Amino acid sequence: MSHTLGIRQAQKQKTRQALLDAALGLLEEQSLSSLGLREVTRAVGVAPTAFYRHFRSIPDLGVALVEEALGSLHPMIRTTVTAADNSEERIARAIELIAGHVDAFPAHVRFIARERHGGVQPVRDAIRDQLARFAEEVKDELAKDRESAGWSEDDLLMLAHLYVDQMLITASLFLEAMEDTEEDRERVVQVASRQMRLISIGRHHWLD
Amino acid sequence: MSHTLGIRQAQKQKTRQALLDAALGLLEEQSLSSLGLREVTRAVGVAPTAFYRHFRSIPDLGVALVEEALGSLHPMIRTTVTAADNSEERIARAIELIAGHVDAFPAHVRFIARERHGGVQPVRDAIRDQLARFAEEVKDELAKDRESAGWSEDDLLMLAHLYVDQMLITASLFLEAMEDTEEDRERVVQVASRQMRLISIGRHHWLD
DNA sequence: AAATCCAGAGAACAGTTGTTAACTGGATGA
DNA sequence: TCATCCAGTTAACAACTGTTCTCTGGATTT
Repeated sequence: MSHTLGIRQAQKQKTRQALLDAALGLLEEQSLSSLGLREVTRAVGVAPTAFYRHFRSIPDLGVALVEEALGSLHPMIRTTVTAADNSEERIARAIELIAGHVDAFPAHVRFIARERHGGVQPVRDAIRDQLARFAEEVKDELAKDRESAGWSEDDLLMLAHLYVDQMLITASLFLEAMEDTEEDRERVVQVASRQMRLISIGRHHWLD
Repeated sequence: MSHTLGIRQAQKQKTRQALLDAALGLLEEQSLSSLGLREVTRAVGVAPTAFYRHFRSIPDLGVALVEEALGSLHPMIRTTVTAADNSEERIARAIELIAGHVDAFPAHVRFIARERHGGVQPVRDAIRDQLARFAEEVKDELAKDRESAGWSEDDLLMLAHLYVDQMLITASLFLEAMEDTEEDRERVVQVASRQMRLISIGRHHWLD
């Protein structure tokens, strides 16, 4: 299926990726709405006008970043929620997975947390759509669980959203704690685990 | 205690407030990190240099906005969490109160949601501190409840943070739904109520 | 009444921004 | 091989930015 790109297409994609990478780097200390097109091209080492060969505008680049940050995460979500062991182990595994992802892609996580409510509407919309997809997928996985017997579709979706939001909160906490001591990071793990556990307990007694 | 201000001090405070109001208005369509000092003074109708009589910089103004948006909210939080009726009524009351606050101060709510993870560190810090204060206060109120018997201090605080984050998520949902139909807004109420209920159920069975 | 203060105005600065148009030169396809 | 394409360049534009220094005139204090 994958067609080998010509020299020209390959070089173009390389520049495009460099623009995305540079933007992501610059966004560690500012918001997308203050990111300048010249700033990005300067960081890459390319002429300002070259930007237009790849993106219509900065918001357009932002939407591409959303896709890069969240698009490839869907399979990961599904397998994480699925894992059918006892729920205590499952929680620990999920937290660990979040921590690992934050460590591996801190800039991506920061970007999503920052721009989810940021000043650029097309980007907010793109993030909202991706998170809604996550929630749908989590809902589908939850539905397979025998503990979901008797649950309405609406209630499954509200629980799924609760889980998704909680994942984001946890990821953001890990991000803030990245420069902290191992002790502080362990506290984050503890708090996040207990919050997840409390939600799971609520889920278990929902139909009482 | 309150000393009547002289004409000069009064006029100065008026200009300062006008700067804060104008900034808050401009921030509905962008982030603080892209807000310009000249942009703000232009909106107020004063010379750019007048800005420096009130704030050292834009981040400084942002910190003042955090105080304005959250500083006066502490008593409200306490009384809301306190209300000692049955928990179903309490949840409905809390949701209603959040909805009312979002309707009354949408720009403040948007600002907090946007800048909590925004690109300006001093502002992020100020918001984090205020939310941590909220969590402490919620913890204190929860501790008074007989349902909290046997709870550790740490667990009370983690539950308080869960509640505070949930309030913010709910507020943000109401904000997004402001332009929507009454039906959509009602759906937000339903989902938020159920999420709060699920957390309360988890709380109730925490010590099992 | 006179001296002091100080919020705001005005002008000027060096740098920055997004966008346009016309170009170059190597990859591409006939 | 030769004509076409197109990613990236160069130059120029009007508009904008934060910050400095100097000045003004009404409120405040003595």
